[in-house]
Amino acid sequence: MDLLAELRWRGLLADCTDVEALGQRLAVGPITLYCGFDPTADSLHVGNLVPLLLLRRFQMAGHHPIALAGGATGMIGDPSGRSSERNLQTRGQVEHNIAAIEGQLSRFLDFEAAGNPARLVDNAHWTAPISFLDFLRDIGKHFSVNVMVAKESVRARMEGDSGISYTEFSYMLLQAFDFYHLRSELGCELQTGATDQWGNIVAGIDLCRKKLGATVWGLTHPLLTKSDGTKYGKSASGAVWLDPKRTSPYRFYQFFIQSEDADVSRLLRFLTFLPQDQIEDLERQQAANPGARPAQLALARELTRLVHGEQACQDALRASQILFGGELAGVSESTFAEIVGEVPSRSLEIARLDGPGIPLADLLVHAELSASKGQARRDVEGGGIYVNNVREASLQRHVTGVDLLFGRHLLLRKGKRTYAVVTVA
RNA sequence: GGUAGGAUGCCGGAGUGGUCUAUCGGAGCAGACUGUAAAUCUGCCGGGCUAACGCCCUUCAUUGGUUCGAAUCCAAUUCCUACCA
Repeated sequence: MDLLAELRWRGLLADCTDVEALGQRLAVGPITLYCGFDPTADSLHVGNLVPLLLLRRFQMAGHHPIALAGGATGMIGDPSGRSSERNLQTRGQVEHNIAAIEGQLSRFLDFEAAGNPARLVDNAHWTAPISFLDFLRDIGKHFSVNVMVAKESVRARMEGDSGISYTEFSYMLLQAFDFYHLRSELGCELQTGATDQWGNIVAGIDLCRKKLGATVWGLTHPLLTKSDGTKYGKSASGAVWLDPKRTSPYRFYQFFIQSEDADVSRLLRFLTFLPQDQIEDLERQQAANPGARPAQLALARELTRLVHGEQACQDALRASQILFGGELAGVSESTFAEIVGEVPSRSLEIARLDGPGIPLADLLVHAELSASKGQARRDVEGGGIYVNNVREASLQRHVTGVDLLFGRHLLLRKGKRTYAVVTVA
């Protein structure tokens, strides 16, 4: 199966400027392609994984991937898919974010590959030095405002209430300039991105044709959404980040374990490198025995390993087995210690357990499992609170030194799956 | 600039002098059923105190006023929407 056929099977092929011609070009030999990543935060999140892994898929098929960090475009803000104007980030923010994101990008591509090492570029390097006058004369002259205004990203904003600033209106010129630059300097012939990037990609293709007479291609993949159409990658506590400091490997693993049946097949195809026969086999197992969740387990394991490495994946897996295995009795201290690093932890002065101890509601607030004391009371009365995996439905319950596991830990749980550890100090 | 209408809890959206922390829907949290899923049903859903009945505080854009009493009436201010210039 060739690469485009595989992408089609995975559902990753949303649109292409000319699939047939691109297919023929790919058959001739390796191609250089690029995809850009905006520095909107100092970490990528699971949504960024689809375009990033797409670059990797091309690399594995022998092509030359370029990951572009948007140091210049990040200063402006992409209006695509947004209903209102962005707040400009400060120069310092962008630089901080770029540095962080470059580090993450470099982990998913192979920069040592013998024939086709990946490259990492920052468009600030070629955009920043150009003067405004030169840019308008050399690049702006090739753009028709009539055409720009007709683009979905611009039109939506012009028809909406909030309008669009000249700054954001210009965004597509910068991205088009990137494609032109990469085509002329590095021979890049293909740009990939999510469907919302279509307008920006086409703008770059047009510029390459007008200035270089070159034929280049654009390829988009669908946005990752859930079966109910909502955006994917948001958990209750916000986005699921790739940075372990923002989203711990345990939480990352848990996020995927909790995938709905209706989504899991698509997620396996979009986010893993598992081959077709393996994925189809998992789908059969899932259909035959959904309760065992073979697909969710495989998905969570693959992704946690990919993003956080084998060791962190094993730790998250083991912690999950302990926490969701039921019995806490018989767990050794060293095994329990592994949970402590994975689950949100708080420390507590040991003196607070003296005498009558600390009221359960206070402890829940301290552990940040409940938002307020009133909420903590309701949580307890609702029967959703467990201390060391034993349900506690009484507000009179006070926690004392007797409750400590191994003399120093308390395992608190709200509902089926929200855990916190409190360690005395 | 003129005229008219509007601003309510996380979101949407009722409420036009007391019975309003404020109907209802959504989101969220918890319980039941399950499979750490979905769907469904149930409870909670501003904060604090209490074992509990209950009590106190803070909210209906902002500020001031009328009134025994205001989300509801009046005035000013800010912002939004529509129509007219």
